Amino acid sequence: MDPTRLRVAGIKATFPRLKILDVFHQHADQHMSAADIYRNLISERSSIGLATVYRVITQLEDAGVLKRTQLDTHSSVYELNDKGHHDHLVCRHCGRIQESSDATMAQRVRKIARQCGFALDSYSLVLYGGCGCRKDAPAPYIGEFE
Amino acid sequence: MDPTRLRVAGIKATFPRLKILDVFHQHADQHMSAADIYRNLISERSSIGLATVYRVITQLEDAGVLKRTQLDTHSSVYELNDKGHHDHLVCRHCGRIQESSDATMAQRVRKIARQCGFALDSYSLVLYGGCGCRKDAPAPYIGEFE
DNA sequence: TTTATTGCAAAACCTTTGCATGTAT
DNA sequence: ATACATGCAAAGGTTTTGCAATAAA
Repeated sequence: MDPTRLRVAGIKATFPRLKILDVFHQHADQHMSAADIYRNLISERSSIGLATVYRVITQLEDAGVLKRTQLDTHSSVYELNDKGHHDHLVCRHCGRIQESSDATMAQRVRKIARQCGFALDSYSLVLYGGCGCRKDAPAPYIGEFE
Repeated sequence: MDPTRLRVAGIKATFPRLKILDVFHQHADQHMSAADIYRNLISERSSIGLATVYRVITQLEDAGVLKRTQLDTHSSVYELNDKGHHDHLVCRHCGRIQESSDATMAQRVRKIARQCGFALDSYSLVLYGGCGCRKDAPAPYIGEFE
């Protein structure tokens, strides 16, 4: 793994940091919690403490390398911050996470902020529902949203 | 407080439940965490355990009386579920929460769900930034979002 | 009376922190 | 050599749960 990104971030290129970045690149399509990352490291026989995982992902987030999102009430998930803003669709049945980029949406959000006299810094849009994983899926909620 | 809503929800009209509903009606403009509700009860000399607060708000959420939202990483906040869907604008400086209803936004969200083959159940849109509380506020982030 | 509900304390989680040890520069 | 990172264990904060006591129907 390239230590340059870490030097740019102003932090030392240590083994745990390189290994954790590695895990993110190996699972570039996934959203991982601290525990997920920790499990991955364990399964590669890299003995890195959970506390270090937390410290490193926080530093990488501060450095702009990772992006943190809270998709459920339990824990935050992290992903590489190299794709620009995108929204998340979370399946209530299988937990799968889809992503969506929508320029019109982003514009609309900026407009709302403007109308409310709000200096927009960032935003989070999460859709909850069913991704089609279940044949016997209950009919989508018919009401306010469909 | 009217016990009818509780009977409709299929749960007994007990003192803790009525008192907690009362707190929500007394602070209808606020978003409260379990700890906030608990503090309110304490200050009224209602001795209701924190565990009961958690149990009751979960039941009231299941019954559709309350709405749960996660606006920050620390804890969930609850509000009366009597206003239809709305988005939240959270000030990073003072913590104030503004609300916004935007029909176009809601439509756009439905469209995204449709395009992704997703059976939309609900969604959460949270804007983070500055509400104008600070004279010395740092300039809004100039980048992807402004 | 019968069943649901409460309170308390303990546990379960996720996340952060203090401190002695170890490592990158 | 020096400052920064790590590991471990302990603590912090939020939320859930087991169980005996209590209150609603």
